[in-house]
Amino acid sequence: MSHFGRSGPPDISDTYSLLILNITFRTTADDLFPLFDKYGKVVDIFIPKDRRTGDSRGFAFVRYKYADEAQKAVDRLDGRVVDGREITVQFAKYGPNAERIHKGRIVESAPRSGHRSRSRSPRRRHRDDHYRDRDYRRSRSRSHDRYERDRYRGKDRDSRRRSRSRSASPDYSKGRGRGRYDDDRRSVSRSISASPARRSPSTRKSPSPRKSPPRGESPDRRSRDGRSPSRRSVSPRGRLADSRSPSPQNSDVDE
DNA sequence: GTTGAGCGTT
Repeated sequence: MSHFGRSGPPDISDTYSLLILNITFRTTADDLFPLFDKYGKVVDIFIPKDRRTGDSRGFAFVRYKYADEAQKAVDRLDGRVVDGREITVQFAKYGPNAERIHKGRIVESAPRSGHRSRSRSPRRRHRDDHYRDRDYRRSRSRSHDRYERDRYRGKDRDSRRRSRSRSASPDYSKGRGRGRYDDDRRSVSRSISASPARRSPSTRKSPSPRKSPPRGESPDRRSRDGRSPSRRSVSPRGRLADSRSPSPQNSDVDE
């Protein structure tokens, strides 16, 4: 019983999952098993590993048979130094429905309320850029993410209506999907030459003393991607000619 | 060989 996570998820309906964070990348289930097993009956331990390298991701899941034991382990092992690192033990949620699986079964992070301020150093959230490998897993499709996205779609509908004249364009590719590579590439070529503060819409201070007009242009629309069909955001090329006027002659006639 | 917020395998 040393190799955990080899037979897939056992009967989680009768087990309590604990999430172990802040563990070293070298800590394995075998190292946590004796530690957690001492406080209760550990049913299974699973440590997500990289599919390519197989290295630990830095956190593990410990399944207990009883909640009282799990709670005890959380209270006793939370903040424990393992392998020179302070680990963080807390109840884990199995997916977005974790809190719905069984009220009082998996979800149980209540008795610890107001006492979770251990040593969570607010370190920089930014990580090395060259380490995009880890980003892929962080970007995991979050089930509940769909919710927000759905709402976005609703708003998008409005946007789409206006730009419906020129849809299905390569521009669509941009906007979502985290243009990391694109950004990086542009950054390198423009990081020095480009002005530091010029792309941010927030820095857009009013050049005139008069206040911004409440109507006329919605800031949110410009904030979305900064591309307005009615503005000169479009490429200098006569691309609007193909959709606006079939005649190349009227390219100049804009508005 | 590095890293350090977070939530997982059949």
